Amino acid sequence: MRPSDLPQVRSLELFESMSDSNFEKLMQAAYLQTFPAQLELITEGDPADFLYIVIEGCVELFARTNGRESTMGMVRPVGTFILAAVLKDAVYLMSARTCQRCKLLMVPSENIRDAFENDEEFARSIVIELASCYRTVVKEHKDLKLRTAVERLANRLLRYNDDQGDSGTLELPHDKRTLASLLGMTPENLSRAFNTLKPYGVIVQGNRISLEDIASLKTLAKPNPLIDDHTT
Amino acid sequence: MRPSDLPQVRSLELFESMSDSNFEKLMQAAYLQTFPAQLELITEGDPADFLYIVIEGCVELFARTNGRESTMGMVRPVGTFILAAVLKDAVYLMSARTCQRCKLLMVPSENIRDAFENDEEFARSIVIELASCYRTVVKEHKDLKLRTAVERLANRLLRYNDDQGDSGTLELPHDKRTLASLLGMTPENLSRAFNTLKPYGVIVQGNRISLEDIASLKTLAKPNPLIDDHTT
DNA sequence: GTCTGGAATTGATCTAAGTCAACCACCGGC
DNA sequence: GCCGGTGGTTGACTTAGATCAATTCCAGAC
Repeated sequence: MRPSDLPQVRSLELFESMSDSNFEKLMQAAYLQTFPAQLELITEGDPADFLYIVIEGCVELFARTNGRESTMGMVRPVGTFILAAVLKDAVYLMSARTCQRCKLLMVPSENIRDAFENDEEFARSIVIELASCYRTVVKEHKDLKLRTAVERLANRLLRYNDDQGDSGTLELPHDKRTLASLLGMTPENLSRAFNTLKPYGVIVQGNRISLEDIASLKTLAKPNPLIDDHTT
Repeated sequence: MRPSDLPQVRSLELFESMSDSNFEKLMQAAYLQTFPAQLELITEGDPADFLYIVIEGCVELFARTNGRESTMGMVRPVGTFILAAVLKDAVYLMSARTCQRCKLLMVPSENIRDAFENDEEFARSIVIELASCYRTVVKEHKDLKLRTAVERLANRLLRYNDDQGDSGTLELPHDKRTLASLLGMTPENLSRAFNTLKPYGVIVQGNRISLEDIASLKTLAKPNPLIDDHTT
């Protein structure tokens, strides 16, 4: 892999406090590869051979059953995916495909598990990362079980707005069909949900959204840090 | 705590490969307490002071927001809950209440984190346990996003049947209102879902269910190990 | 045994969301 | 410029599931 990419990977919380020699060993075993858009990287049910780290681009995690399909999450730089399967030496529960041309670092599962045994700091980081992933899914599960589609959208917009500097305008990070699936609804229904939010000051222009009346949007959304705050 | 309870806790996968001295230290810091039914043990948003281990009885994990409430999971002996919050030293994401009179072991968070630092085997067990919890929620999330209410019920019945020895008859482990909430539906709708399953050989008598035609039930349920198999 | 209160069921109705189909608008290729 | 395709929107309709209200069914208290 190119040396210029290393610092970025090193700065990942997961590797930050790892010893230099162990990090180097791990990276020597890793592959850096570029993939075209719309390529299915892994398929649920396959054994977990690699831990993936997104260096550039964007990866969609999705699940299929019985003909239906749903987006489970989006991973952007610098994020990892499928850590749990790697640690358990189990099969993937989700499939992944590239949304754009992507640069990905692939670390063989075995080396991750080795490093876990031999590097106490790395072990600690892994636990924190795993616990964070767990809490993220629990939040998503609560979101889906306790809220209507319109509420989920409203809270998502508030979150994107926060993430993007709380300026009152935001850009949707994925196209609307993906957002719809992520929120557990159809594209048509997402479109209608945006209309429902118009009286609450939500102006849509393509993938640029402005929130003209955040206060009233919040009375509808009733954001809850135990669902919407993805930093804790 | 009573010495007679110790072996049971020790046999938990989480503690199994821990060193004797570390296990003893951990148990000395722990409290064994009995709680009456319907007691709210923890409330989401509170700081995670203890890791809980169910020794006897049954605990319901649930979440609330904006007046609504949903059952997120049930924990039976010998299971733990809220491991992720303890490890991250964060607030609980879920509330918990006893369903029956319960005997619970409470281990202070701090001691768990200490043990994690000092016992490599324990650290490994924690990662496996956490990864398992993570995968369980992902499966539940897929279940909810990709299936209808009737399908969720059908698959749940097949799973209970498997868990209980694949005899073709099974007992619902919780009352129907709880099952309904767990499956993400109302009690009324659960009742109707049972009726929908009658033509597929599902006979309901109180909380005893018999599956008279598992083959046809399976054609409807289309069970998927990547959702329904909770052993991997 | 009878009474009583919670759980479960049933029926009627309503609502959120999915489906199907038509249409629009934008972009890239030619 | 025009064409064709993709993503998004809109409208009409259907459906799954929620809600509300009325019973029914127990299990436990007495």
